[in-house]
Amino acid sequence: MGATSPSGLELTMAVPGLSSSSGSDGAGCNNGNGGGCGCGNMRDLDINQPASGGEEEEFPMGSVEEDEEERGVGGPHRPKKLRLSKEQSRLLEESFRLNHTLTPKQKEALAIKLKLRPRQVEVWFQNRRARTKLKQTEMECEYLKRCFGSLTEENRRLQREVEELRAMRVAPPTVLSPHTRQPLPASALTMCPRCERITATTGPPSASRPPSSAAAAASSLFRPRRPSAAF
DNA sequence: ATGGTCAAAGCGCAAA
DNA sequence: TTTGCGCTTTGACCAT
Repeated sequence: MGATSPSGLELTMAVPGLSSSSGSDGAGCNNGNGGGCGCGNMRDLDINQPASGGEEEEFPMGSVEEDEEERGVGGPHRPKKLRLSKEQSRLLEESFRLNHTLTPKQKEALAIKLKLRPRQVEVWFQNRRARTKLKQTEMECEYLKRCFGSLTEENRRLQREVEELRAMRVAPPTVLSPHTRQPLPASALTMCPRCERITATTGPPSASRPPSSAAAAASSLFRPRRPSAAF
């Protein structure tokens, strides 16, 4: 869908994951007037010609209908749709890459350079910022969705682990000493980090290997309880 | 016919 | 009050 974007404006966004391939966009050159793409002879170039170099105040969208019949049809209610030429788009993009906002001076200069009204340049930048923001928001949304997915999965896994550990706590294992054949106190029990089973320890617990998450959870679960206080 | 894109306008808000 | 901006809507244009 978005791949068919005729202008390719969004392609230069500084958003990770977005590549810019404005080469094939054909921005502004799709003059659908049956006359084929003239890129250069776009009507918008005519539309936006400053009124004879004088005050570029009024060349506008109002003078569109008289400027070229275009369709012959006199739908004078709304001015013809402006389509920026390839070159105009390119220059605007270039400016945008340098600065996402324009000073009045820059705006004026750019407008002159592009033969557009300052207002048009301003609107273009506004729209461009909006598109950038939208794109970023979409990407953030995707990222957060992925985060949500993985966190949900992690949460499920931890819940299962908690359930298992709770089951252990409810029915504490009785481990008989291999020597005395008597039940060992809980303090003498430890969690095997590999198989995650309760085993009897003969010496101090080895600190060489980091405990598994289950073991860590177990230790934190059991920590508040005194070994002798086991019921 | 329909949906997407985009330039433009309208409106409200905030800062100067 | 002015100016600039964001947000939303409008309408033309285009591709399918």
